[in-house]
Amino acid sequence: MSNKTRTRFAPSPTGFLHVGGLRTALYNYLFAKQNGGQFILRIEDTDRARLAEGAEKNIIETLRIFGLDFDEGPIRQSERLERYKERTEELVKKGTAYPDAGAVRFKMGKDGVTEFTDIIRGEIQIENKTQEDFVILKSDGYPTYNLAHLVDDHDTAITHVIRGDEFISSMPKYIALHKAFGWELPQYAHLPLILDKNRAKLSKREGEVAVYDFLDKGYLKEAVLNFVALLGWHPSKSDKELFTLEELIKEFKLEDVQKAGAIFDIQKLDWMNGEYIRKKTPKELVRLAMPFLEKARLTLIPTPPPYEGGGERGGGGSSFLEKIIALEQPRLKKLSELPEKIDYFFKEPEYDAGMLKWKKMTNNEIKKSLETSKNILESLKDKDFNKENLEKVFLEKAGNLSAGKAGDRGELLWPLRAALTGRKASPGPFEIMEILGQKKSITRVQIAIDKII
RNA sequence: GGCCCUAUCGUCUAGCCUGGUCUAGGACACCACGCUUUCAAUGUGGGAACACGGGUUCGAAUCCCGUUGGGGCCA
Repeated sequence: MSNKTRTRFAPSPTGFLHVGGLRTALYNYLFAKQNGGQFILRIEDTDRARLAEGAEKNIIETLRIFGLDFDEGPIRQSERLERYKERTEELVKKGTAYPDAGAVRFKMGKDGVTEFTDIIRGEIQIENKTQEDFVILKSDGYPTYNLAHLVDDHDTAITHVIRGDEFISSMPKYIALHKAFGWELPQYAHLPLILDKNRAKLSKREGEVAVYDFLDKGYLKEAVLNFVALLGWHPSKSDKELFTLEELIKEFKLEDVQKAGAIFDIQKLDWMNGEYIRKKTPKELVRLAMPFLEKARLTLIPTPPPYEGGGERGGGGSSFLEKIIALEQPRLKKLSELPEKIDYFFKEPEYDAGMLKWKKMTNNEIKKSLETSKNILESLKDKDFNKENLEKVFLEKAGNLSAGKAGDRGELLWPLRAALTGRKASPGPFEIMEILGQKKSITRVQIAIDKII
């Protein structure tokens, strides 16, 4: 096959890569890969006033994180100025461009209609009288987007131009330019924009749009990529929503891309992130969560694993963390939420005595409940201190207390759980106690008892 | 203002090309119930949309025209 598919992602290095850019890159990547072609990165750095330091590095790093590996590039336009100059001279010689106040303009024919086919939108017609002669080479010697992107696409043999739909109205310019050079037109696919909650173009002002920020806030890269893929695309023959990159390569269809703009709905990303968090093993999660725990300084607190005293499993600091994280795994939407959810494992909880109250219990009843718990805990042998056994013993006791009325287990379990965690919501007391260990569990129950006047 | 793109639940969307199977399907979110000491996870159920007006047709979410709304580009 001589006509290999070649696509490109061509951002301007004016800031961090944002979600719209990530999606454009992703679609280009998917289309190239599913056709056995190449994906090329080009840096459009001809607008020197808007260049941002570190932007190119961030773009490349972000693509790498998401696994969107490019086969060629980065090709920098700033390193190809000679080439644009040559092409401009060619047009001047041919008489389709002319100098104008230090710049060079392309002569737009004003008659007739430009027609082209867009892979996503079908036939589009634009009257040529809507166009004006336009600058292709600026007085500073740099080309405009109009010229540069097209020369590059030609030179790198791009077969499919997949980009945002803000370029549709300029298509007559690009087509006229191709004709002037005598070049063949690539295929075009114009993507709908991603909009914010107010239906406006997603802007950096709104915050939360730099891909980097999402990672920073505890979203998993798989979730972000999956979510972004679904903004404007959906498999036509199934309701599947969770995709790996490999699956996307197989199932993505450029023709199925939506024509209307999509609003970025963070609630769905939150859900999807939870789905991906639940797919991880506790070990992987510990690794992923470590930066967030370190930021909260939770790992620095020297809390020994409770089973360390037991001997052979001592020093299992990471498995201590794994156990804790496994508890929160089904409850977690973002990794950044983790530290505040598990801090009671690392320091004594702070709470008011009122927290210990289940429904309409009196202080006396709470105290009795906690003393019952404490007695049970003290009576247990070290080897029996695991969640299965704890659950068995406590539920038996609860059954006796409430004369068989299972619904009132709360009288025993709520004060216990509150004493252990100091909070309204948490995992169950048995799992927590297993991790905390017998000694610490008893201490916390005692502290709770002392809080009651 | 001119031109271009676009229009199905609050949001992402299936269906539209090849009109009837659509009393419009799924997902997120929301609500209720089940499980449950709490919060989650999970299961079941519920409310929720074809922008509007004209055509064409026996029949339109689906085709055509217009209006309106939204967005983009240029000025």
